[in-house]
Amino acid sequence: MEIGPRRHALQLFADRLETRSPLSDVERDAVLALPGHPHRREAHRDIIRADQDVQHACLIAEGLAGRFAQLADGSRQFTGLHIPGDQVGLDALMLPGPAVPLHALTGSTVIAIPRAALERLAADHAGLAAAFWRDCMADSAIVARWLVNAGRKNARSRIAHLLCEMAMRYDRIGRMQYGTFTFHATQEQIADMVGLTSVHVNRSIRTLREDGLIRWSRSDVAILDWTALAAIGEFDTGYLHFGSDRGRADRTVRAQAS
Amino acid sequence: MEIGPRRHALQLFADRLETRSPLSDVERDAVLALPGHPHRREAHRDIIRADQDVQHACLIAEGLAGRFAQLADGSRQFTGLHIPGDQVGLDALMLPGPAVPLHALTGSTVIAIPRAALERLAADHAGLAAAFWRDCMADSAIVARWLVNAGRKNARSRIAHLLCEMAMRYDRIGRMQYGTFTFHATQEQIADMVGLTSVHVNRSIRTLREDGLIRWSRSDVAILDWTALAAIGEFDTGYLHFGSDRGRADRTVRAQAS
DNA sequence: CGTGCTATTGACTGGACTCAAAACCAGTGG
DNA sequence: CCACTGGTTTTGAGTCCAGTCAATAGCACG
Repeated sequence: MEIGPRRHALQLFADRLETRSPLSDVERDAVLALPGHPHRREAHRDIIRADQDVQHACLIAEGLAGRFAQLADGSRQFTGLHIPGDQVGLDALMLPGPAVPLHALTGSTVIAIPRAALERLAADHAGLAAAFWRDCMADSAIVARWLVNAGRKNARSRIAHLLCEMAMRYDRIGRMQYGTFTFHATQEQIADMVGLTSVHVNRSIRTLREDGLIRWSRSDVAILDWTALAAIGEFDTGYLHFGSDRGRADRTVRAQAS
Repeated sequence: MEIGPRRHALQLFADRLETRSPLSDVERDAVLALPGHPHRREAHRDIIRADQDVQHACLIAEGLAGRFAQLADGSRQFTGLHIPGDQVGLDALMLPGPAVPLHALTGSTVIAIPRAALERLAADHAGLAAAFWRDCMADSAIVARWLVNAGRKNARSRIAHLLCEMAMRYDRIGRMQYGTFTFHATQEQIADMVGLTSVHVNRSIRTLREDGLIRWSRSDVAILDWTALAAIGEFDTGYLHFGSDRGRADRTVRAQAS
């Protein structure tokens, strides 16, 4: 049976919450009943601009979006990536203020969910308030890790870490198969994630490829040697706060090895 | 009348919460009644180690502490600084797991507050749950800004931004006078905040001093030209989510100018 | 007046950036 | 079917900001 993008995205969101916060049936149903209209954004378009006054969160239904900051010289730094099931803007429930701009790295569908509806959910269900809070903290833990990468690691390591992280996150939503996941990001965009230039990103990826750690054709990233890649990136799954990450990672590795 | 360090720190914490979240009298009293024992840590000692199993948050009563990550090669990156009144570890209420290590940059007094007591407060008072959540998000906004700094700014700009941020934060707790605040951090530690080496931090600070933007003797930092320093650091107070930052910043500038 | 830490400075190196050209690739339309 | 187009990737050559190594100076403390 066909279900709409809103329903589908809300299920992904509920799943995401439940990986870290157990929800009662009532709470889960309340999440699934959230209102919201789907919007389509083409690649390389902003979903939320800095000057905008947004009164809604953006639930990613499809595609890849990134929060970012823009500097005076035009350079850009992504401060977070969001894949299907991610709710962007829960933080604004607690910190209304200037919106954090959001960019569609590839063609994306987002569901605009009124902030008021989320606030009501948090007010009515203590379990959901906790789940939202926890979700925010999980995102926050990722930002902290990105800071460590940008501040103290070299190019190869930063990219290795990014790939490990995204592999785990795509795996969690069932989008990793046989050690491969689809990552629709240009090298220019990747540069803005890890704090490098696209040229240097290109060279660094090449070395990873030449060392037999990854394969990367078109938008498909295959992780050929998870252990080595994780070692180079000093990737430790703990900060993602998935349940039994180790199990998943192992499965991933075995899948591609077989 | 003399009051203990616990009481004093709890008042600072309550003040901090109230700058962003209005609290009822009951809620404020509940915060002030939190249990906890003071601990003293000398400079350059870890308050929380990575392998440690902590069941408490650390309320900074006095001094300067920093959360950090350590890499395989021994290099370190601070992911947050904490000054008196900051409650370190509220995030762990929602994300129990491996502790984030905490370092005493200078001699510090922290109050160890049992996590269970904080959990009870959040469970019993929806207003406090929101205040804690909001407090977490405020910290998180700072981390995101640090990421932008480390990822996309040059040395001078990173340091200028850090100084602006800390000036605002010290001002909020009443520790900025006549454009001067005390910042007990070595250049080595500053390097680990902004993702540089201590040598380069030294050189960059020198240029700021030579340009007449700051004075820095011992641990006392004087901001001589706030506008210029903020411009170099591309510092925009919004992310700190203080009430009327602009007013404070202006006061600061006027104070030092007179 | 040592001792140890921190700040400062110099000389040199190197990883990442810049500029620029070429190759690749997916559409698109003639 | 193929030339054309615009975006992206790849590669090369040269530069520069920040890192490294190392020595000196300054300062607090005993």
